[in-house]
Amino acid sequence: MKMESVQISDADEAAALLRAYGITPTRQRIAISTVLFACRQHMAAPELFRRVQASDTSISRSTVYNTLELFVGKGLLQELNLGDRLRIYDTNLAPHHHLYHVDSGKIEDLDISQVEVKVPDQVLGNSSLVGVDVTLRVAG
Amino acid sequence: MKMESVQISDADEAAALLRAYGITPTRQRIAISTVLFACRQHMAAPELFRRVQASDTSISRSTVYNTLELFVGKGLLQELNLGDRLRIYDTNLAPHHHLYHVDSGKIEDLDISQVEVKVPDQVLGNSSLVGVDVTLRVAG
DNA sequence: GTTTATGCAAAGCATTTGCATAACA
DNA sequence: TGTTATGCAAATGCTTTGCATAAAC
Repeated sequence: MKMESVQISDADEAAALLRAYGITPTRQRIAISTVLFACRQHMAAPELFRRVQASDTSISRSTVYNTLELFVGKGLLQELNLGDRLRIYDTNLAPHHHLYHVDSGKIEDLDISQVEVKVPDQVLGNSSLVGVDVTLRVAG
Repeated sequence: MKMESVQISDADEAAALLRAYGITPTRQRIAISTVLFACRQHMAAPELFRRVQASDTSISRSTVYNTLELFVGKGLLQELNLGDRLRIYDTNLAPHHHLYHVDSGKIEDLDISQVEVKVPDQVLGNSSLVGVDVTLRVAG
């Protein structure tokens, strides 16, 4: 399955999404994926924890971290390491790059077509390329 | 001043390097820059703290963090955010990219000539490009 | 009924802070 | 002497861990 622009609006859709990725839907996982995929923005664990709590679902920190790790493993989220020391999770499953506003900390997605990257094979040696992360740091 | 491949071997050279970057040389700063520029590798604050202690210089955590921030501000170090939750400091002052071995956590530098990146102006909008970070994640 | 997920509270670790002392110019 | 750097210890904040309870199949 490949869904590059997932957007969900209710629990049933969330459950279907989870099942599609081989994830057992539980109340907490549904709440987490609803928060993440409803507003479709970049989020770190602590804020996600707060938002899920703010919705009516009781949840613990451990569950948030467990679930994020699970989702990344199943390919439902991408993990980002930008100028922050927080790990940011991205619901945009399409390959893409990032525009990082150094002043505000805001992150924008860039379609891969917007940045051209060429990596000669010899650079990789015997290793195989898992991914290419491009972050454009911009000011103003 | 522009030194893209700095390597120092004694305290006098370290002091000269610091002065060249407008940094008052103190015993701790000399020790820190010696560790960093002698082995020329990517290092995070906790390891740097241990290594400076292992050399004969008494030092505190705060000084390590203060100094790293100072060095980055003066352009003597680059700060990296890779797959880790640690901030990594890089003595390679030349513009360059990174090869990140996801299995081992090892980081290799890539000369910018080894990766071709094209960013159309319209992507940036009104913002000005501060930097382009490319990380090739490789396995095996 | 067994497996799997969740919750809780505490621990771990990197980083920051405030303030007192020490080094420097 | 006045400024700047350092050290210490505690606090902060994110993340992890261990284990008991609860939910899912």
